Amino acid sequence: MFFIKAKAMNFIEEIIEEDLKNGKNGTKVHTRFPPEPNGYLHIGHAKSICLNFGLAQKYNGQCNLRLDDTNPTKEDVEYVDSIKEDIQWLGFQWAAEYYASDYFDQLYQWAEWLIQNNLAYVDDSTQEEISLGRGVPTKPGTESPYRNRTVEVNLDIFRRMRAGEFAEGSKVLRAKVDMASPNMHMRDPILYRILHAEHHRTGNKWCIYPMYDYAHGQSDSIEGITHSICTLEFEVHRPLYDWFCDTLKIHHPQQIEFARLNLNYTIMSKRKLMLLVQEKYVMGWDDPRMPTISGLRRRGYSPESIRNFAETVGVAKRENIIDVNLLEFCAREHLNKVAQRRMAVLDPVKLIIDNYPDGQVELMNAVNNPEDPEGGTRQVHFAKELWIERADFKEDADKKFFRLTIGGEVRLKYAYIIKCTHIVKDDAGNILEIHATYDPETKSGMEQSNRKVKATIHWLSVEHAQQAEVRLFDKLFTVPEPDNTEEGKTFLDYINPNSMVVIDGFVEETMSLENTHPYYQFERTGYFCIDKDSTSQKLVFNKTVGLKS
RNA sequence: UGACCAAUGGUGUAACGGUAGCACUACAGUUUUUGGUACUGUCUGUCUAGGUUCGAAUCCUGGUUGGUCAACCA
Repeated sequence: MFFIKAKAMNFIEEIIEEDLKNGKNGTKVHTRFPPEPNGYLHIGHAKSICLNFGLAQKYNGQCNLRLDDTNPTKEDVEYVDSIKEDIQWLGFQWAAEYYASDYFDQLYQWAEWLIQNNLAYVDDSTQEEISLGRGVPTKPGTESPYRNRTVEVNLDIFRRMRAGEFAEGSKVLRAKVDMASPNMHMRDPILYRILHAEHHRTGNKWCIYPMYDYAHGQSDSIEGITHSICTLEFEVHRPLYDWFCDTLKIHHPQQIEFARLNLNYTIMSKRKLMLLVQEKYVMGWDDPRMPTISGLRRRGYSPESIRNFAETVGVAKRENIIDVNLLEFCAREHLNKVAQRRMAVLDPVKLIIDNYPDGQVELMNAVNNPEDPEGGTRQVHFAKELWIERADFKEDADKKFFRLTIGGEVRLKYAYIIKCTHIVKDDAGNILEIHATYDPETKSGMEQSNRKVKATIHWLSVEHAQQAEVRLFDKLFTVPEPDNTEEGKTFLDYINPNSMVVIDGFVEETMSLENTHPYYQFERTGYFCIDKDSTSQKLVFNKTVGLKS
């Protein structure tokens, strides 16, 4: 008999369990993930996705995907497609796929109802006048001169707005709430604005489009959402969310706010990420340096590791900046279990085993994954001339260095124990060749091979190794908080010029486009994956994350 | 000079009036044919001042600090 300590609940789970206990929504838990299709999803969205879909799973409920497409000037189907792909890649499936635009008719009916009940009016004020009239947070606003138009006039003008009689920006529909409210969002919020823009789903049916506050809560309501989870900045919108549900007397989901994810050494603003793409600071939304889900995917992160990350960071209401180390830890933790081991030499120097017979070639057995007993083995060619990492040899080694040095021994993994005899340099002092002798009795598997050797290094046969492009990534920004800029600078001033280093290295010859695995570990180096830029002529690898050192 | 929200090691997150725990980071050590993994250990924390209470990270009040709000964005 043993006890498992229950994992602590986050505050949203506590709310849900309390609601379940009180039968607030029966036994139902229904969430939604409501992105605006105006950019690609990032790791912050991943947290929200895991939260919303995870909650639905945990409580046997459902989670909808709802694309919040109320602003046709910013939204595009490209983004819709990428959002759906990213969510599914993360491992989640929505119960239903909806669009805020599905509700435009219903929203319009409610708007007319509000007008008829003297709770909404058409305002002809200019944008500036409206802004001025709203006042400032510390001072109440003033009522619009158009606030007391009759129901009949309002209805007539609103219908003509819909019919397309008026120019963009000339009129808006506002709710009649409270111009003196300490909450700016309650000072007669705008419900509809005129936008003569084609919508990616409704085409030219509409020229008036609802604002977020008017559309979001009602969309939740229509879908029967029980818990509407959003980020902290919407906290001040909640009274308005509640006002619409109460005023319209419709199902009233509970809005709950949590702190969005922030990661150090990167940015999370969609607008800024878009800028990086448009100004070509990166190769695209899916550049492996981007914090986007597609970027992380291309970088070689597994969905498991991202889900685990989202679970590990927790859910709370306090502002936070997560150390990117935690993300990398989650990547290693999962990749260690699943990645196929391969030998790759990224900074090669030639090792010649002088007493190894010319022309002899042996096939050495190498295990594919020591963490996976079922992982099997493969064979790697061994010969007299090998590539090893330049960093694995040191001419004047201190006590801390226990790899190859003149007169020293080292094990070639899966092969022999060798002893370095001498090196050959060019005139500039660069090492050209490292010479060694091997002990034939120490081949892996032989009794002598069990001898204690200080270090084991990886290698590749010069004759058999295949050249490959390897892209080494580092942080995109040089400072922990690129958004927290000093006077006169922008986040662009902190871009790391060395965030991508492209090198040519050698990998095992059996690796090919036809024979791939999603995750590799280059022994002793790090985790890598094959990039989409690979051709049958040349493989391209992305470094996901290095091994801990 | 408003309203709302928050405050626990370096970073996150628990403790629901009764032993401040967990993860990451950092640093040590054991094991190891990856300087990986695994395992063990160490360092470091309740913003502040009062109050309530036998007892406060937790409840109350003031302060401080941080965040959000003044798009016809979401």
